[in-house]
Amino acid sequence: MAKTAITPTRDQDYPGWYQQVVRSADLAENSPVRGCMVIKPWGYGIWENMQAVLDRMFKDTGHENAYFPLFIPKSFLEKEAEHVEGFAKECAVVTHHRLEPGPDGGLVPAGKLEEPLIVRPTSETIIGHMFAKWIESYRDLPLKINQWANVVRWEMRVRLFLRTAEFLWQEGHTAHATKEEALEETRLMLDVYADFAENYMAMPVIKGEKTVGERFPGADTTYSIEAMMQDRKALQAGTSHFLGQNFSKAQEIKFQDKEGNESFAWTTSWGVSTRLIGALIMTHSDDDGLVLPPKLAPKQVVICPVIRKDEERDQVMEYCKSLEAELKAAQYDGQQVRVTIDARDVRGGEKKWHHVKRGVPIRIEAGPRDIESDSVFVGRRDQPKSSGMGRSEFVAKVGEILGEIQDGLFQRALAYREENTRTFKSLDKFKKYFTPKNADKPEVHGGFAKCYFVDCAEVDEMLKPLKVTPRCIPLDQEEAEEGRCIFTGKPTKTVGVFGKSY
RNA sequence: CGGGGUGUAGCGCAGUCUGGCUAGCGCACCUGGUUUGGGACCAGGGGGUCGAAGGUUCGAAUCCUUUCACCCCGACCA
Repeated sequence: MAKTAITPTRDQDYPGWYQQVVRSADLAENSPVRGCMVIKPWGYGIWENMQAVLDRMFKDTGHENAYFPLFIPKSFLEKEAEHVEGFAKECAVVTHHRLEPGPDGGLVPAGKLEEPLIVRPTSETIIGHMFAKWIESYRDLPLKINQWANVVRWEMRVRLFLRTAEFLWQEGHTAHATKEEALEETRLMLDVYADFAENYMAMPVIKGEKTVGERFPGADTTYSIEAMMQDRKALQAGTSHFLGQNFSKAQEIKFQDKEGNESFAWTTSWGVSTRLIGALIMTHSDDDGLVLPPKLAPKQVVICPVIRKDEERDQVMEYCKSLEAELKAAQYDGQQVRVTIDARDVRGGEKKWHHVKRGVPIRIEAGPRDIESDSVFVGRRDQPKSSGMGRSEFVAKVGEILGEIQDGLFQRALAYREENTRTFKSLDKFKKYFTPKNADKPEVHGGFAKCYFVDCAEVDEMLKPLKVTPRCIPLDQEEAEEGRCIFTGKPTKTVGVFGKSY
């Protein structure tokens, strides 16, 4: 058996593999507080790159950043009935504002708050409250705000990046004069997310509408992008909600229209989180560790000097430094290439695997022999073999190679999803598809299933024993042909994507 | 929160059933040497409240009780 850098492998134990990748790539660690994570520099670097791209996209579509507080008065959360129901169970509550020495030498909470504060699980209520103050006339609309923040949801089951008690995200909140405009905004931001997922994360996604049962609490319509992970489970990677007038009515976000009539604004909200890093890991990484799409990699090229004797040191370092400078002058994705020299005094093989595990797209090794032939030794993270290349040729081509890697990752992920997506006309076959071959390893199952269905509680009930959920109703329905719901037999035009999910 | 599992050095583990020399192994780390286009080799070395607390015992990593954390499955969820 070939030696892999990560044990267990994906086939042996997928969740175990995921944890090891996160650890081996130095992305994050658990914190002393259950459910919280420490994001380490390499992991945070990915997040910073995601932020930079998304932030630009938000601004390009007319949004402005602002910041709203971490604490929300309990009474705010109580205003929107469905919203409360959805989030109440997982809210962290602050009840005191002071610590005093206790009888046993420790500290005990003192100074009880008059009204408990909720640590935001999301900010619709506090932002809505402010919107109500800011919006008076149609001239104040649309109001399009985004905030980068942390939120807390006290989850029962946590997993680094995929579900943590505290996570980082962005939440966009907008208010509009008309329903049409708000709907358009909801769809536009979904498109932004899909664009980001596919063209930056190299992760193919299905854009769709959520079924009634999967909707955001308080929304009229929820859209999402859904991606397939390598264990063929679905991961919801971003959501965009059309909130109708639910929140504006609950919070009195009113404005005067041109005719002088008072009406409620139409609002939206949309978000992506550090969960995207989990998505990235599970879309591309292999049994040797993390694989990063070049556009989001904190470092795109690492140069490893090969120094055998001390006398060679200066010459080799000189060669590497000038190469670094040339690469920094090169462009990829409209920016200078992100390159670093790893001059640590560790053995070459070890150094190589360090960068393999962290998913650096291109590794360069440069030693006396390369200097002699004015070349470099190039290893690509998406290919097993390394090869030599002329130095100037490499410098000229570095952007192109990064582009090839980026595209290759997307194509590979897309092919994987297509291979594992099937259309079903019979319920028996659908059930068989989702029945694990091995009861001890229930995570090994079919993939995505497409079929006609009717969005109703009856279908949800039928799916429960299979542990399958409707992921979304894809927006690009091939044809609106009439079909039959494979669960109920009723006529329908709706096609859904089904799968097991994170 | 329910069921199952695991906590022993930074990482991966053995030892626990059947209590008994100074708690071990591999990798990593430090020192010296030999190596050098590859996850090296030899020698020496550092590092442990055996998850935590309490109990049983002459004696506890090992038995009992409680508790915490992590993992898997379920319910819930970005």
